[in-house]
Amino acid sequence: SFMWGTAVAACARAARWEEAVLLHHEMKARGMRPDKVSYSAVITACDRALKWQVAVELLQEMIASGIMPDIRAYNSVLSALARAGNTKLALELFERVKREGLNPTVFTFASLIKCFANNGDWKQALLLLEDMRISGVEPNLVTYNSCISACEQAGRLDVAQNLFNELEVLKIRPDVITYSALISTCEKAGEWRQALAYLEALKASNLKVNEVAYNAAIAACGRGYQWRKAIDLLRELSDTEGLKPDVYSYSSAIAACERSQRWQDAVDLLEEMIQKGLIPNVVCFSSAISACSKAGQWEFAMKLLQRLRDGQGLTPDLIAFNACITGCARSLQWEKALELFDEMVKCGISPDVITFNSLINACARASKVEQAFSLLKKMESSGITPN
RNA sequence: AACGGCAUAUAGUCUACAG
Repeated sequence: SFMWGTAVAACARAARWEEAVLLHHEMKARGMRPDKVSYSAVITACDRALKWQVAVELLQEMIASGIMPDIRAYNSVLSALARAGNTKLALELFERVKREGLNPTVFTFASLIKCFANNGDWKQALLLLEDMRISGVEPNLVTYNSCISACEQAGRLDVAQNLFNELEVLKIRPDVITYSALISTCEKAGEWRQALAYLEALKASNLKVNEVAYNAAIAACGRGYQWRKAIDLLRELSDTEGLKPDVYSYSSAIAACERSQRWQDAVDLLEEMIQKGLIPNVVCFSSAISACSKAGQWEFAMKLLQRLRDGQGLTPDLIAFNACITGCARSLQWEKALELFDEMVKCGISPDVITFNSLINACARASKVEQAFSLLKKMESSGITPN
């Protein structure tokens, strides 16, 4: 049983959740009783694969088979819920942990903080930081990194910087994750200069810079309309020993060009990444589509959409369609926009409020008042509330 | 007391109005 549990853990580590679950079931079929460690391991495998429902089921199964989950088993489930964005259930489970008289650990709090971070709720994250001190759990670097990350969505760089300063007071050394989280917070705050300053500080430290930090900085430049700096960083990343640009680097750089109305540069970067042997994903394509759309290059946008349809393992998603519809709208191609709408529905993609806004805009720009109103009706009958 | 299980960072889409 111990051996099987170890095998389950190995599957979890290798990100093979199906095999972990299979092993778990075979174990039971052979009359073995997975212990709490084995259960935690298989739950962790589900966590990595975003299978929170399975994780919750396994916890229930564990209880049903007479094994009392320990705090680490709960932590595994909480992590799965946090990763999947199920804050409500996570909080319920946290209440249960306390009712059971189990002591939450620093791991427990990290998952809960991540839940609030997902929702951009930095205030709740900071309250948890306070709660953990009160309950005698010492915050660590992961706790602080999670809290800094919770400041990102709201762009509360001030709060993030206070947390960073607290680390120094506590004599906790920041790591590359701390810096990346700060850089991303700068991005959302529109502070690209500060983002670059943090990247420089990271490079000057004895920490190892990685792609994530660079990518976050590229995105920060992009949001600040610094497309040239974004591309410079991409080049610098290429030239850095041991690092190489990945799909995130390129998608961020393409998006930077898009924001700065540099559609040709965006498309060039898309081609460049292919030449370098990277496989652009739907995000790279839709960023490039959006770049063309904004520049009135609707035909080019349509061509890129076509490549997305033809590409190996690629299919246009909601955002790709929306971006292309917007391009048609701007170029007064309202009929093409409506065709794209029909196509996406046929593909089983549910249009959202942005889809309808773009379509209505397409009709509006082309003075197709009737069609615009009929879309508004269609929107409401599809259960989408006009904003 | 030890052993197999737990947490943190990066990218894409719309409109009007105001500035």
